[in-house]
Amino acid sequence: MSKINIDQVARYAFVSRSVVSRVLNNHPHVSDVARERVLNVIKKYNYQRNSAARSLAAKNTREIGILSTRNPNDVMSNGFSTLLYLGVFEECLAQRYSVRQMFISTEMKEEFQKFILNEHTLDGVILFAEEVTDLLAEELLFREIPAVLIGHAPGFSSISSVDVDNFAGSYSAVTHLVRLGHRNIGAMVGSQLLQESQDRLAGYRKALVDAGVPVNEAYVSVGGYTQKSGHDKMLSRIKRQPEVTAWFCASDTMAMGALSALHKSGQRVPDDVAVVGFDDLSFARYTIPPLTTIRQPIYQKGRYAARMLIDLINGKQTDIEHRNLKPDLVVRESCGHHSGMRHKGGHAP
Amino acid sequence: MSKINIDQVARYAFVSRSVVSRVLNNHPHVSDVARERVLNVIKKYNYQRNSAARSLAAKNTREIGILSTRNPNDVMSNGFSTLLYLGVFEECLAQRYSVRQMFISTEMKEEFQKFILNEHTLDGVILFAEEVTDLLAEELLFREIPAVLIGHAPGFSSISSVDVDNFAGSYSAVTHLVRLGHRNIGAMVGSQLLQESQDRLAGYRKALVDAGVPVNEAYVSVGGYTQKSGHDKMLSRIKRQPEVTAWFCASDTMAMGALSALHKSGQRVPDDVAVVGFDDLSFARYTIPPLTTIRQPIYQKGRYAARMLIDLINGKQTDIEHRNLKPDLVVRESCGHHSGMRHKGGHAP
DNA sequence: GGAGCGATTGGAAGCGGTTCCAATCCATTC
DNA sequence: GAATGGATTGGAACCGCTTCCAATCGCTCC
Repeated sequence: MSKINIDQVARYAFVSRSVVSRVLNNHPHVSDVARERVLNVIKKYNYQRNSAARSLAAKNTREIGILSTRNPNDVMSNGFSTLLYLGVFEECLAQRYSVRQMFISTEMKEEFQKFILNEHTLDGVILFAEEVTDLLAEELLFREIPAVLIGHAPGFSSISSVDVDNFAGSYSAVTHLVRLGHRNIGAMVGSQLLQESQDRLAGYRKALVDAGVPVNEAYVSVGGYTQKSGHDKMLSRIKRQPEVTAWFCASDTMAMGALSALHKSGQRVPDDVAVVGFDDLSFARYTIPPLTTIRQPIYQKGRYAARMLIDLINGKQTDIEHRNLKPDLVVRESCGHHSGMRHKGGHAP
Repeated sequence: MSKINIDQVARYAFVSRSVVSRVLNNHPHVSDVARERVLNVIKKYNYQRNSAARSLAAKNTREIGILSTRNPNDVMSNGFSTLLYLGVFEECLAQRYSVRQMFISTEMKEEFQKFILNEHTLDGVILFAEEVTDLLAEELLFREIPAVLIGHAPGFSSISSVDVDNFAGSYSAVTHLVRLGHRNIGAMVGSQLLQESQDRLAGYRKALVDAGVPVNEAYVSVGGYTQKSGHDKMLSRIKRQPEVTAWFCASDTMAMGALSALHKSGQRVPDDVAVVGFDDLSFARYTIPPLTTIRQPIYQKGRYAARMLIDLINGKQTDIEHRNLKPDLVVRESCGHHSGMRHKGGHAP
């Protein structure tokens, strides 16, 4: 049961190597009888074609890369990326592509480029996390390697992307808080270098404006998408801005950290302070109290990104697309259900 | 700046293709002057060798696969796997290997095997999650594809593995509880089909026995490593076994779910009930209260697994090894600090 | 029955490397 | 000065598959 190659298959099936190749690739011009003979031999001997040879001759690898940041504190510290990978993987599996996984960081640019992009050829690449985009989009464009971004990147509108509608998400989160009667609403967002964070902040502002609530820039806190950041920021805000009765956190991880800090400070959620998150990660149901949040279709994001990329590779899609997936508000308990006006004090000085 | 191949390099450097290949692969028998000329041409034209051709001729791909379960509720729902992948990736990067990522599940075995193992050739595979091992170890053994397991698998002691010392971890967790004065200590563990879960349970039992505390099998609850499982199990236990004053949870995710259930039921942690987790995932600092847990070196696990695999591939290591990494007890607040005997009642009936 | 034609088939030339082997160098050694 | 032998070099086969092209086959149609 040792390995057998295309020539052997051809011989056993009494046809030429060309015919075997044609049935392997579903090409036309193969008679039914020949096809059947070949298929039988393939099954009988468990023939598996050598992918290196295939790639070499066909000049493509049927393999895409997914690149994310190696910063363990950021995207990685929660279940987000794995679910995204799963989406990418399953779309690729369906289309018979495979996925190479890579992490990069600012420090290793040189090493990375050399190895990842040079040595190994990929048919296309999915860029996950904006810092990754900034690092590599240019290079990919230059080498004409098809790419798709997860999340929109301001500087690279010429590359197709998939994202959740961040603006709409935060808009509805904040609107929810306003409807609950909150007026002094804080925002805890990610780095404003990221388009995503800008959009989430913009949604927050717009929701307030539309509701006739004045926007107080002092209520906006910028940090990272981590529990630690959410925790630390909240701790410092509680004392300085006790009049804030609700916080919009731009990620569930931040929200979780915030919850922890609030608890330490003796603030009850949602009675004293309401908290809303973003993402609906799997733990959001089990925070104390369960987190009201914005659900984004993470798996779908991955799946769709892979589909776009493969279409790009095959020339099925040529024009660039910036797809926005719809987020949903998931109401649990961290914002409570009370309504009517609610003031613990005026705006911050 | 278009792509250039080995022949062109040879021509521009006034040497033969063989010489170029030798410098590329650091083979001996190349004069310094020839080497330098080749290196210069390579740099000047930014030559990058075609990996498909290399693989075809050299009969290896310098690519390994990492296989995990596609069950989104299990291993995936936390940051565990991403950190593990990072470890694998970075070791591979250092050794100039690349990593293909795959998910499988029981349902897709057929499809999977066909595509993953047949079409694409991998130099080796890392199996992550025991259900994956059960599904594929046999096949990999049969095909003589080098493999390394993350976690020990009872049925496959002939395959090298890396794991944390689960027994020692839970032993120290439970010992910690005992020292704190607890006598009625419950355990919430994963499926006993998994060696890992068996070991964690065994550590729990041994710690009790060694401390002279009778083991009550009624206090052992078996579930999955998820927040949901921890939550649901705890909810049902609280009423039935109110005399239990401390719970050993075999994962932080379970512990988080348990915390949530305890809170809902009005139990205070650690005052009424102590909880200890396992893993020390990044969120463990931010649960309410912060979780006392067993830290395991996840990144190192990945890193070490990759190293073992590559050594196996290159024949540097031939004998199988079952490596146990050391876990550490991380004391935070979920177990409190009280001491002395503590009984809220006798053992369960 | 033979010309004409589309469907099938087989042959052969790559794809871009690795590696074995024979040939060539060049410095020693006798 | 020629023989010796190790270091270097180039030639060529080969890895297994795709694909172009020419040859063949089997019909239909006049």
